[in-house]
Amino acid sequence: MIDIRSLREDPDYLRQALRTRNVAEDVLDEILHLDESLRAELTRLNQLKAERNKVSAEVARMKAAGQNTEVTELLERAREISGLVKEGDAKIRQVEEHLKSRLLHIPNIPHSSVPRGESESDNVVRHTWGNPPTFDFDPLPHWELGPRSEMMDFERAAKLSGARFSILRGLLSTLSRALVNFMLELHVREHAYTEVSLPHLVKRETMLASGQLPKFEEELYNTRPDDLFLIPTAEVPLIAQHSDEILESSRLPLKYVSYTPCYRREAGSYGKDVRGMIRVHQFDKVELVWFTKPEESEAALERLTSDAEEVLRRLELPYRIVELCTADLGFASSRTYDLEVWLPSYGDYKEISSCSNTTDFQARRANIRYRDSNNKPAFVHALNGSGVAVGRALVAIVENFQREDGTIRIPDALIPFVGKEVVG
RNA sequence: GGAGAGAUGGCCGAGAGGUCGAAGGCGCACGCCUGGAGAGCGUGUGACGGGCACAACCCGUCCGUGGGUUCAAAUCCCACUCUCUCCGCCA
Repeated sequence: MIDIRSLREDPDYLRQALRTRNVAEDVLDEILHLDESLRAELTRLNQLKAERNKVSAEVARMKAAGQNTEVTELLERAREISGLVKEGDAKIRQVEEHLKSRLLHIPNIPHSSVPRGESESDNVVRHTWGNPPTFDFDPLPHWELGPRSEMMDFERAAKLSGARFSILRGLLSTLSRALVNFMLELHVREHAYTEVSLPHLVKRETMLASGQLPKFEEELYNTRPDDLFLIPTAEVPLIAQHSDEILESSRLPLKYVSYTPCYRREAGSYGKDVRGMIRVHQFDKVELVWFTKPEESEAALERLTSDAEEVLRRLELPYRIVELCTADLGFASSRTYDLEVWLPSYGDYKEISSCSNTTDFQARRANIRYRDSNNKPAFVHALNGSGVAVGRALVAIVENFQREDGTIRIPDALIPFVGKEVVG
């Protein structure tokens, strides 16, 4: 959630900044208008309440003094004011709700350095690592190579659950588990993250905190009859675990890593990545989340991104870093680096991690604070990034390290976790 | 699913219609003491919103959430949510 005060104080800046994210300006105007009328009404009501409180105190004093006849008169006046207050309260509540619901639909403000853009084609490549492999045979896409050995099975997955699900069997399943362990070990032992095991089903308000709701409900799986949602990323519970808390300043930054499955409906992505396990309704991911002091979040984003990069380097996977332009930023993000891994089947780089600084946007929604140098509560900054998507990492290994006989070379860093040098 | 108990400030915990934003303790901040630290002593210390220069100050709101009764609610009534204990079931 954006800060209503920053909008009030510098509406032109916000108008301009949010224009690059395609926020309709009349929504901002409506918010400003609501805010203004709310404050006017609040001032009026506060005066009324002050009077009520005074009269009530007077009643108490008179009663104590035994002036019962005078009290009767006063009570009449008190009753009148009390009625007015009740009306005013109801009105305020209405306007407040209206305002809040508008505010919850406004995305975060882009950092000033974020490149302006109209679409994802305006994203900027910041850095490239490694070289795409060359093959002296025709490499296969994973959706052909995998099913040959039954280690990857889309037909039976469809039988169970429909389109966009996958089954891994045998050594590919082992490979997936090895990837999870490899990533967790790296982040816990070398990057000093705290590992967390989390609920995968969360309440509606939990989704509100990280920004998935109210705007993106059609992207989520919801369960009946309890109205619990399946998490689309571990970011959701990792962020919300600290909602309504004041974090110990001396313990910041908090760095969490968590492995979870992720569930996404992928509504509106018909026709996109229809083959294989690039875009499926359920996939595994290792997620990184930081809580920092505001002044440290920019450096933290660089650090977090390089922690995610380290995964790809150790796996010897060619990748590049892309900075998202204003049009492509996620709802909660002020600045995002995507890591894209080389996929021979696409002949292109494909997103495998997305690292974002959400500044105080999620912290404000979730009410997560710390005590600043004046010992005053202030919102922390929250960052998140994949470290990395397990399914896509598996695909990248299968495709990049495949050999003519259909076997797959396991990168050195992973051998201890897989227990084999070759799979297939 | 059945029975019961509870939800108060950063934390613990009093409080049972009016002067309670709320005793006391812990924690924290500052000061005294000390060669230094600790202990001890003293003082201070809630959040949020509005007015306003995000100062001082003033006003309002907040004791799980939402309603109600009342001139007045942490305190009374109703509903809901969550937590804990016991029983049943169960990986």
